[in-house]
Amino acid sequence: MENKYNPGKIEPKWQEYWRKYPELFNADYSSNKEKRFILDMFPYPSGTGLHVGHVESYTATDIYSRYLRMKGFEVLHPQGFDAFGLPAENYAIKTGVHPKETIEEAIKVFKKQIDSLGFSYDWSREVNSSLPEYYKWTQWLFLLFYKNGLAYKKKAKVNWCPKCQTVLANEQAENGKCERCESEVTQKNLEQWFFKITDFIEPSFVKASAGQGIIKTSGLLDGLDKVDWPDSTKGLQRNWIGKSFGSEVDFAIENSQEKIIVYTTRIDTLFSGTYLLLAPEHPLVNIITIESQKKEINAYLIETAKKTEIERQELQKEKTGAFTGVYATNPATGERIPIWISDFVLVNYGTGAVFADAHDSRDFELAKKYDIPLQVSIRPKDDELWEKVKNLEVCFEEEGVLVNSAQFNGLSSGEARIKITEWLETRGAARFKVNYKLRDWLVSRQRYWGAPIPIIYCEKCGEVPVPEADLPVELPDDVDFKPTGESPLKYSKKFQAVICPKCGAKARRESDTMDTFVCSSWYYLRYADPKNEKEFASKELLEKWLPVDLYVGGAEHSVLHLLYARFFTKVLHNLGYLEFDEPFLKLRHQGTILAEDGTKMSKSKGNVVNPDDVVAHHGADALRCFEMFMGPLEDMKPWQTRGIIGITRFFEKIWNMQTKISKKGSTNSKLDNLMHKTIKKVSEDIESMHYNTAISQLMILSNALEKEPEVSEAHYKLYLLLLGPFAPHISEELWSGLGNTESIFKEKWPEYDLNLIQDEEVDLVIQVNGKVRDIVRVNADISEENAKKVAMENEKIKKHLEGNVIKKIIFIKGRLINIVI
RNA sequence: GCCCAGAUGGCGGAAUUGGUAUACGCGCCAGUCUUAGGAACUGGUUCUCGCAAGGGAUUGGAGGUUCGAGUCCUCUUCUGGGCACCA
Repeated sequence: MENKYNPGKIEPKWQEYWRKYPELFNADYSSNKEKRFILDMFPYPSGTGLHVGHVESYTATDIYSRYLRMKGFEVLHPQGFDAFGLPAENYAIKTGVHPKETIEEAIKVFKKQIDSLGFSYDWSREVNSSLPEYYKWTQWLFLLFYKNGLAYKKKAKVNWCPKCQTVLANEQAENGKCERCESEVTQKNLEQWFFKITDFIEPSFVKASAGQGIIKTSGLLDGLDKVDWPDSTKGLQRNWIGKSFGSEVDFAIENSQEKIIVYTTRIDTLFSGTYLLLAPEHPLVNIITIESQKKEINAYLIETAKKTEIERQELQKEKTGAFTGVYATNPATGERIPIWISDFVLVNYGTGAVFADAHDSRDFELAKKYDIPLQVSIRPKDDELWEKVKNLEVCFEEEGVLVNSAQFNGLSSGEARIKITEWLETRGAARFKVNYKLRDWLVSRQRYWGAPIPIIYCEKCGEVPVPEADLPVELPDDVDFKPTGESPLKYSKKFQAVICPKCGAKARRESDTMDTFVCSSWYYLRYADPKNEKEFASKELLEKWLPVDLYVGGAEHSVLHLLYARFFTKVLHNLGYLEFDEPFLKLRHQGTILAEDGTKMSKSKGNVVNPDDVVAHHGADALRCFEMFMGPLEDMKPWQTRGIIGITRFFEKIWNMQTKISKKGSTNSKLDNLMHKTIKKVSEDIESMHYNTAISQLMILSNALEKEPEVSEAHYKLYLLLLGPFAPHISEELWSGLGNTESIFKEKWPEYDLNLIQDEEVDLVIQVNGKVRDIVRVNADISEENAKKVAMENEKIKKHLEGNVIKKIIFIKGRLINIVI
């Protein structure tokens, strides 16, 4: 036994021990214990290694996993690597080093770092999304989607990053800038692959094979109701899906068979609809525009096409438009209204057409600019405001009471929306309509370092899926990484030497690869059966381990990864591969750890805390506990280098206590009481992941034990068991120091004794008019009568009561008595 | 503009159903030991008036409900995150 606490010495020793006995933490299929699947978001193995944020979430799941194992659960706690993606490829472009090598190197570093922190992963199940044995199944899933009509190709205007030379999903083109390199995103018309995620927004009902009834799969929206996720994350997903309830209205075009269909959530303003607006890309624009206006419209279209997405979306930008020279009929008023085009109308939302009126600030502004007539039909409550609205001085966008709306005058906006839609519905000119912002997921990328899309193009047979037996379609190594705007795979001779699986003629392969989000949409399933060569995972093992009971990772994945993973699960449920339709039952995010000055950690600012340094100076146990002690897991919190010393002092106290252990030790009911209260508090706090208060409770107990001349071995053992999940190294060391020959993590989690946590005496608060005037030590089950007596006889209280009449006395058993005067 | 989260000492943060606000830790102050300490230990530490006993104030702000509010209700300010010309 060492004299001084020395993490640098004991930690490697126990890490070695855990490596030697992997069965301590590996999930055992044959076990008949109840399972728990505790999952971390698998990291992208970046060259910069692990950062303190990784440590935060991995510690959180590690504590939980160790606790659950001690509680008697069979815990699946795996880890892997999200290894495809742009950084390694960009590095290859710069240096010529193959991404495979870069990633291999980075994974080595990651694993070493993870090991040095004492995380109890089941490494026998490690996955790496860039290995053929993994992406074979990514490709297989692509084909499964394809065969079920859920993967399709279409020419689409797509976000294009000129620097990365690739297509970006809408989600990756944030504010018109490339998520990765921040270059401005431009638009390109290209043939692209999509996944039909929009089919899964609402619940679906499909016939199970062989007439086994109907499978119901919850949708991306309603499925959120049954999972334990942060409200903020659910909100983000709902927001992203963007469901709205409205109406579709048909506007007949003058001298034409065509009609313009408009989507609106404000059909209550229809009677003030004095003109129509089409998106510049609307298919009818070229068809209907009259000859004399063609020049003007074309000029406008060219101008619009030149604009990038950001320019178009810039807020507060002056509205512009052009007149087609054509008129339509407002179905409510029968009035003849002009059809304009404007670039603030989005072609891919609703129907790409809106009716414009005085109750929308954009329409209002445009009409003022081009002298298009306006009309009002909604009256606000405020008379003064109404004067201004009526005179078209201001634009009133809120709800109100209908005016100038024929038989609907006097109705509220809400009532009118129903009545007007119903009225027009009988005439076939309108219908209720639900609309979503979510669009299908663009999954193809013109890049090398991803899973190749397993499709072959044949002159004769067209699009042919690669036969399952030929999977995986492996990435070739004879490629030049330089981006050309097309996938590097296009120029690989090896890769393109292919014949059509149907007719045997010379054919070419699809050269695009898949978005890395595809790979990460199903990896959690693979952990159930990571070495399976015949299936992505066997049904039996999926049923054994899935769904994930606890998922922890960054909030930055609240929309993309989590939505896509849910979509995959729903597809696989629909097709009968999975029993469940939500993959992650409970989700928590770790909050960002900020630099000491409260700003974001960043390489350029040089304020990044490297976990390796902290481990070298203070030890892994100290880093783990410190990060957990800093505050609630999900909160954003600043790093405080000074604070770590508190944890070290805490460990030293426990360490030095060894010399005070005796078989008997100081035993008194007070210590027992605190011991068992701590067992209760720590257990509950781990379950709710309030690790900061669990550690604080452990400190309270160690402070109390330390004050005793002797510490009983029984108490010390209990203490180490409670500390184990948080600080596994020191706990193992001290546990073995007691003569134990087996790991502390084979022990059972302590149970508290209900009798021992009952207090015999309590502090009774005596209040006068709600103000604390004294606190007295009394028997815990003191009666109201006795409490009154104690209060009334108290000198301090008497002083406050002097000369007053007591109106009322409130007594809360075991807590307080309040005298009201 | 919309959605979500939050605001408590010098700092990070505690506080079952409304019931002792400031637990625990850092820092700071004093003391012990020491050649020394940015080490260790002991004690103190919300603010304020007071030598003290004791009093008063206090959970972003303003109201309200209640015997009693950090906690519940209404309004409001600010901060962080997300979405956004979405009809």
